[in-house]
Formats: sequence, C-alpha cells, structure tokens
Amino acid sequence: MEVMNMGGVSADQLRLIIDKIERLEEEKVQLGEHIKDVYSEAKAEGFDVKTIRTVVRMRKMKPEEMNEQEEMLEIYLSALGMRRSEQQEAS
Amino acid sequence: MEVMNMGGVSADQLRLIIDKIERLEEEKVQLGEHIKDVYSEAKAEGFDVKTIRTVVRMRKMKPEEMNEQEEMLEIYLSALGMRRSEQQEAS
Amino acid sequence: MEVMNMGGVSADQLRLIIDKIERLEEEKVQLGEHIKDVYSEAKAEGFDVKTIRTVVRMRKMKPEEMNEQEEMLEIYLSALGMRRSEQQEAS
Amino acid sequence: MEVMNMGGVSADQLRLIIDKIERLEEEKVQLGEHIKDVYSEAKAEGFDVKTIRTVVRMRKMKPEEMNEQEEMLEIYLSALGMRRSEQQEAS
DNA sequence: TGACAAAGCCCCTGTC
DNA sequence: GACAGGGGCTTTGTCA
Repeated sequence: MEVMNMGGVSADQLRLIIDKIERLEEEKVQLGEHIKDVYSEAKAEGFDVKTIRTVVRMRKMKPEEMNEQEEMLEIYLSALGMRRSEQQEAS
Repeated sequence: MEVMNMGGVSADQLRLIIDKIERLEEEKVQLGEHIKDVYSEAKAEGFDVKTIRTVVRMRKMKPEEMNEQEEMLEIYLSALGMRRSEQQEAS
Repeated sequence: MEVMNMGGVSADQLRLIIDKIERLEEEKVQLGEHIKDVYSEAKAEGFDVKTIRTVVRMRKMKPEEMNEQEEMLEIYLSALGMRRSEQQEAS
Repeated sequence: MEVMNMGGVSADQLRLIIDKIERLEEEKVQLGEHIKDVYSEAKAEGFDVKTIRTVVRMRKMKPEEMNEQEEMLEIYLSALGMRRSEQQEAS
C-alpha cells in the first residue's frame, strides 16, 4: 500500500516530481536570499536600495517598450495630444 | 489639428472611449478599496482574514468542483503517505 | 446551534462580513464586464484594443513616474550612461 | 565622464552591483522556467498540476501551521453551516 | 495555448 | 518591539 497506484496515479512518479520541484524551489529561495544580501551590502555602502530596484526594473522593461507596436501607439497618443515630445507642455 | 482623423481613427471618439474606461476603472478601484476596508474591520474585530478569504473562495466554487479538488488532494496525499487522518502519527 | 459562538467567533457577524464582501465582489465583477463591453464596442468601431489598453496603462503610470524620487534616479541612470535624453543614441 | 562619481556615488561600484543582481535574477528566472517545465511534464503524464501545487504548499508549511489553518477553517465553515461532512446533505 | 491582466500572499518599512 | 500599511512577486484566471 506504500507504493500504490490509485486513480491511475503512480505514487513513485509523483514523489519524484515533488522532490524535484522542492529541490528547484529550494535553489530559487537561496538565490532570492543571495539577491537580498547584495542589496543589503549595497545599502551598507551608501547606495539607495529603492532606486537600485527602480533601475533594475527599468532595464528589464526597456526592451519590450522599444519594439512594441510603437507606430499604432504614436497615432493614438497624437490623437489625444499626448505625443511624447509635447508631453511636458501638456500643462 | 486638435480634433483630427489620423489613420481612420476618430480622435474624439477615442477620447470618449478612454474617458469611459478610466471612469469605470476608477469605480472598480474604489470597490476594491471598499472590500479591503471590510477585511480590515473584520481583522480589527478579531477575525482571521486569510481564513475568510478561503471561505469566500470556497463559496465561489461550485460544490462539485470543491469536492473534486478535495478528492484529488486526498488521492495525492495518500500516495505520499500524507493523508490527513494519519498525519499526527506520522512523526 | 445555528447561531453559535465558537472560539470567540460570532457566526452572525461572520455571515454579515462575508455577505458584504460577496456583494461588493459581485459589483466589481459587473464593472469588469462593463469595461470589457466598452472595449468590445471600440473594437467593433475599428479601434485597436491592445493599443487602447496601452494608452490607459500609460496614463495611469505617468503620475507616479513624475514625482517619484526622480533626482536620485537621474543620478543613478547618469552613472550608468542611461540618462533618458541619451537613450535613443544608446544602441 | 564615463567613470564618474556623482553625489558621492561610485559609478563603477553601482555597475558591479547591478550586474550582479541581474545575473542572479537571470538565474532565478531560469530556475522558475525549469520548475514550470517540471509541472508541464507532470501534466503531460496525467497529473493534476493544481493539486501538486497544493501538495507542495502544504509540505512547506510546518505541520502545526497546517493544522491551525485547517482548524480555523473548520470553525468558520461550521459557523456558516458549511461543514464539509454535512455538505452533501446541504442542498 | 500562450500571453496578459488581476488577485493573493509575503516581506519589508515606517510608526507608535 | 510589535503592528499596521505599502510594494513587489508569484500565482491564478481570462482573453485573443
């Protein structure tokens, strides 16, 4: 009964899957802690953590902004008087 | 140029659409905040917010779905020797 | 037993809370469907839904971008050669 | 100007920090995709992904926490007349 | 089915 | 030192 096959489900296979996931998630947690350490050190050296996070986020986002359906967007923004080059005059 | 028709797009109509969406989304945000308030009050009165969320989620599910979920979970836990009824003897 | 007080929890009060949450969530769903309708109509009239979504998102984000720790961010971006005005030449 | 020191901030050091974070986050993403693959394979072999997620989550919880959650839930469901054991008679 | 948006959960910071 | 509040990340559901 320890190793069973219930509802067509292989218990052994299930165990393997769950073990693997738990191992990978454990690594992921470690990585997360490592990242946190880097931020902590940065803070200790006088950097502003929040700003670094912002920079990292921006660098991630840039690529998708650049290729994305830019033309259509420009048309719509123009129609709304939100063209980027005019934005600061928008009051 | 303020009211233009570029690429077959009516700027005025576009404005109306976006205004309407923003108005509706604003209402939706308000509602979300209201819901959050209710949870906060509940918490202040000693209720466990997480459990209330679970209950609300369960009530959303059709009873059959809920049973399916439960049954499937039981099967998997059994396969792993984690059946709830046996749990306390597990250690 | 219908109206009970178990573990210091008032069943009646709990019912009220859950009813209220469910009512508010129902309204929220309605609103979401309404918004969806507006997008559908826009599409039927020849607008590009995805672009409208982008515009709406941009209009939401602008305010927070503008006030947010801008100076610090500029400093950091400069240090990395990512100053916004130089960005398009960055390639 | 490439290597500058603005506002007391070392550009080079900042670069190192951000590079390190991005490298670690990249690894974290890879790991996340790997985990997703495992789930996909499990699904392809007939397992129920959602249930596996539930099992993994349960195994992460300390047994006492798990019991607490369960007990609290039982209390709330009882208060609402939704106790599982009575459910099928409920209609 | 694959991407996109919304919701829930958790950590972290500021405050009392 | 604890706790409420906010922000970020992960996960879940939905739409094309």
